[in-house]
Amino acid sequence: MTWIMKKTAADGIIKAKSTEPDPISKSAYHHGDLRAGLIEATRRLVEERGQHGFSVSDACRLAGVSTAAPYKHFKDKDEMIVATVLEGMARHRANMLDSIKDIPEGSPMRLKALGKEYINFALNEPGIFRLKFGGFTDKLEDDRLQSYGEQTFGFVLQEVAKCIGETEINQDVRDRGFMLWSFVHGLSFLLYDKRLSDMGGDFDLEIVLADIAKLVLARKYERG
Amino acid sequence: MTWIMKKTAADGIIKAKSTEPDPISKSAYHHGDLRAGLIEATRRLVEERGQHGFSVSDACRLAGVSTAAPYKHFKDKDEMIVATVLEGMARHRANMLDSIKDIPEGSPMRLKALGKEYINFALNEPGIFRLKFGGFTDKLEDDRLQSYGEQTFGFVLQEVAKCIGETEINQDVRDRGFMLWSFVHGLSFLLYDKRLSDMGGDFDLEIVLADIAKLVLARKYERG
DNA sequence: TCGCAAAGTTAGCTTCTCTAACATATGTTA
DNA sequence: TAACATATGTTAGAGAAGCTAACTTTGCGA
Repeated sequence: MTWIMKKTAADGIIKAKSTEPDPISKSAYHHGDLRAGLIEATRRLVEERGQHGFSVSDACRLAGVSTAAPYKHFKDKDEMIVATVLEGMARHRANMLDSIKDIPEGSPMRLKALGKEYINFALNEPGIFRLKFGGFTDKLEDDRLQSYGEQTFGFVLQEVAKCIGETEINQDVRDRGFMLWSFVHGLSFLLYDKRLSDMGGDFDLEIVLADIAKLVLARKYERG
Repeated sequence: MTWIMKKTAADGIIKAKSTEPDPISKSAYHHGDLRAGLIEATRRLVEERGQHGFSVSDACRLAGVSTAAPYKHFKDKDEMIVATVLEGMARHRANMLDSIKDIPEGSPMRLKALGKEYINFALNEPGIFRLKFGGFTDKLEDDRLQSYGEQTFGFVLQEVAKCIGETEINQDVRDRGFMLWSFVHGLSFLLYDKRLSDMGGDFDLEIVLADIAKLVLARKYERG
């Protein structure tokens, strides 16, 4: 199995933003940065027990505060989860940007690397990934979450345009981008399920990703 | 927008399996088929409010019974949800089989029709679809749910083999099938999100599906 | 027809979310 | 530096949910 590439370092998130000196003298009463602490606790719980196994109370126990404390930082449970998803998405995007920084512009290798990192996040942090795409956010209509998908898509479209030598984001670019994203998105879900119950032999992600990119980018897209 | 093809008729599920005569004389005390009634109530609530908005109490109110009644039919809330998902998956599979019954064997149109119906279900019953693939079932390890994906995949593989003229399910068939499924699966999620927040122009599902099928089936799959 | 099993009910325990009222630390300003 | 305002904790408790125990009603088979 070659498709688990890197253990995303999701540590060092708490560590409070102590720009002030103040090393250990945090009072016992005040947490320091409870908001970040609760987000980290939420993230851990969602990964360990799934979205349905998570409770605010558990997060409080993990963070070592009373069950009323979160409501000084979040309106309600939903907002706490949204904040956790946003934090994860920020890391997701950072990982993706980082993955292509050494690859020359216009190379299809950039698209392949982006896809790999997209899948990588989904496999390493399935809880957060599924919170974002599993329907939870549908009813909330949080603008920040809504716009995330669009931004990421726009980013992919730019890469697609460069790869096929288009100067603008036209319909052809959009269609190809959407096809690529669909494929990578589907792979993200199915590979995780595959890990749970193996449903068919070996599967080399590197090859398949390169293959699909070539297919979708190379072929002139005839309509009808 | 052409990608909403048919309103899946998810009605007529309650109607009790009254194989006995007994038309209206159901006592007020006994429900008749509370198990089916609760599954239908759960389905409605999940679609209307999402997986997180669902509660056993609400389902009881919808079905018109006390909050303790479900526990005569289901071990707990999880089992109630699993039963609802299984019922949905049964309809999902029936729809897919129905969609190809008039298409000759070996035709790529069969794969296209299967993909269309797969996406169709995801768009018409997003709540159930996301319950199945949104991570909820991961921790439960319900054999029936686990095997569903494998069975569906096996079914697709047979169609793929026929289309490319293979007599057995070899690695090449598996790879192509997995690519097709990934793509359709990803489309299912993204098209639903797209409906919520349109992120780019028009998109003709018919054409794209046929296109992808042709691409994946036609090309000889070179490794490396 | 009797009695048992199936399938309901009410009552109540525990846990969860969230609010109200109160307590304590921080840091700004006179 | 004292004092006040604000941020960020606390405890107590209301209301709802999940689930169990004990009881009641109904259908069915010996």
